[in-house]
Amino acid sequence: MTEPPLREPTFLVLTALAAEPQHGYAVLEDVARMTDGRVRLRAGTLYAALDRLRVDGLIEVDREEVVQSRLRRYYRLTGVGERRLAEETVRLRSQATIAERRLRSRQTEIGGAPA
Amino acid sequence: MTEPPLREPTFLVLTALAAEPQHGYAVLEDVARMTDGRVRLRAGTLYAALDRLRVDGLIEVDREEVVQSRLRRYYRLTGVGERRLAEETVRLRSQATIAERRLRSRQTEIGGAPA
DNA sequence: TCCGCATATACCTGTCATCGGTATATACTT
DNA sequence: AAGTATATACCGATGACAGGTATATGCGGA
Repeated sequence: MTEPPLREPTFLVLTALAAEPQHGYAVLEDVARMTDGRVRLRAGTLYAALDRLRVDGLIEVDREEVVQSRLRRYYRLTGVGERRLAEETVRLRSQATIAERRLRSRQTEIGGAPA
Repeated sequence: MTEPPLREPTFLVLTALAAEPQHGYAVLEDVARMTDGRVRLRAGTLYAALDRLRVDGLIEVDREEVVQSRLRRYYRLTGVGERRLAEETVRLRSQATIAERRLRSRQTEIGGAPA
């Protein structure tokens, strides 16, 4: 059996960690920036996703810092996580391509009745 | 509040109906073909998705046929469904682009330690 | 002839990621 | 003193999907 597809929040968390290690809260802001504010991760969603991705071996703890008495736990992609994200990216792109082709072919229909 | 993203099976059902109306079982086969056999929709998933999409106004019943004593219910995209699929396509593509850019920037890292 | 498979729709139960909210604690701002 | 930003963590409810079953017909193989 193949892995189920990553859902949007999880995909975006992985993407946030792709360039460089980040701590949880920074991921939260990064995802919001990446999506032009469209996706605002819930705290519950974020930390649950981080735990799950860590247990699944897609990310791992990079280091921990204490800034202004507050803990920052940095995560980084593992090799497995990097490959997984690359695969997902291919999947997204290919599905977008298929859908676009079909939507275009639709416009060419003769006598196409408006739905 | 914005609509939640379409999940993979639902997106693929919409895509299957984008070019031309199809009945449920044909969608099943079409999705399998589209994804090179990777996604095999469960009957429960398919018909639940068709019901949901119809209730939400993204698809509608095109016509019904009886072939070899078996009912075939054809569905087609509505205008709303067409727009929605086009939006989702843009989203998929942009997320794929962001992720790819980050994955590439990673390879350029100096002294990049293998994860 | 009987079994299994393809076709076709429909329902039901369980799982699990996500949503929305809350808790806890510190620091900065008004 | 109150509110906001930072930062992690837990909890209950929701809802899409997986997996399976039910129902019915037609076809091909053993």
